[in-house]
Formats: sequence, structure tokens, C-alpha cells
Amino acid sequence: MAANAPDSRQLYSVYRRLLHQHGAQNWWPGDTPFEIMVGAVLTQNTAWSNVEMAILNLRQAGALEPEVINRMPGRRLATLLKPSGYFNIKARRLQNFCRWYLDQGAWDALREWPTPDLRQGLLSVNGVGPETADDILLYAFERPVFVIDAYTRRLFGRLALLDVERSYDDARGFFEAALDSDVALFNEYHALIVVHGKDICRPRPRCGDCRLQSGCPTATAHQTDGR
DNA sequence: ACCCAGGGTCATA
DNA sequence: TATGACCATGGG
Repeated sequence: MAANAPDSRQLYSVYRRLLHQHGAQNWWPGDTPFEIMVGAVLTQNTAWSNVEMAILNLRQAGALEPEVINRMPGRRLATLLKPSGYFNIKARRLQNFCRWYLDQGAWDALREWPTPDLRQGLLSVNGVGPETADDILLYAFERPVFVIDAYTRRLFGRLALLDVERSYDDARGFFEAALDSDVALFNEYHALIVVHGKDICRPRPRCGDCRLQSGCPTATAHQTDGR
């Protein structure tokens, strides 16, 4: 039932309100492009506080470099990743990514790739899906790509600006068509959506009768959308 | 003792 | 193509 035609004014209005409420976030929380890429993989369905512990482990082990991650035994890597959860899968995914990253010539080569090619390359890695790829494109390679995540769907779904059922690429196209193609804008907007989601735009409480993962669709009595 | 978190892949129908 | 199972830890 949600309106789906891109509406620039509404999207910019929401952006200004988020910025006013939360202040500039200056993302991504990570020092180097490669650390950002690692964080993007590790944060899949995982609280960032857990990811931080895993990245700290990697740093202390001198393993925040693709060559080191690649030649490390999978078991050893999984141990370092333990606090971030899904550590066996993530160890494999990180090594898949690092192998691809080095095979393509690492940063100096990849930074020259056109965005569509870079996106396809990232998606070709087993363990890198659309959101992880776009995190990397936007925050590491500074390409104007609008990241869609669970917080984005929840917030704009509740604002009735976005149909929650739309596909990832469709939802991304919705934002990219309505907003100026601006890296700084996309960067800050997504960061604000996440911060707002953690603080204010909470998940809907479960109704007790059903066990749907994202909350009972009929349990509408809540005051968690924020203003 | 729940519930949730900045997803993605794979097997099945 | 569409749903479900699975992955797993730390914090509220």
C-alpha cells in the first residue's frame, strides 16, 4: 500500500530531520579501506559491538591485511572472528573475499574499475551479497551507491514511503532516482538511518501468537517509530 | 530465558 | 521464484 514513486522532497526532508536529531555521523567506523571491507563482511546480521571485538583480535594478531588473512589457517582465523558470531562461515567468506581482492590486484587496481564492474566483481565472491557489496562500494571505494538494509526498510516502510516487499535493487533504485548522486549524502544518510534504527526505530514487538522473525504484522500498537 | 543484531547461501518444492 | 534452515556470539 505504500507509495512507491520516488519523492525527492520527502526523502530530503527525512534526511534533514535525521541529521538535525542525531548530528553528523562521519562513517564508516574504520580507519582504512581494507578495514572497512572486513567490517562490512563481519557485520552481516550482527551487532557492530561484536564486530569491533573481532576486528580488535585481527589487529592484535597483525591480520588486518589481505595477504595475512589469506595464508592463515581457516581454524585460526575463525578463532579470531569468534566474538562476531557465525565465525566459521565468516572465516571462509573473508578468505574468499581476500583471494578475489588480491587476484584482481588489490586497491590500486580495483580503485580504477567502473562502479558497475566493481559491483559485479564483489557480488561474484561467495559470501558477499548486495548489501555487503554496496557497503564496500560506498564506504571503501567512495562510489555513489545507496545502501539498503533492514533499518532502511523498517524506517521507510513505517513512513509509508517504501514498500517493504520490494527487492534490494528495486529499493536501491528508488533512493538513487530520488536523490542527487552524491557520495557524501549517501554516506551520511545511511549512517543516520542505522543510528536512528538502533536508538529509536525499534523492531515491532512480537504478538506471542506467531513467531515471525520481523515481528507480527498485526501488532501495530507501538510507539517506537520516533519523530 | 528470551529477543535482537548494519545478511547470505543452500536445499527443497 | 519462493520459502525455510542454517550459521553463533554478546548485550539488553
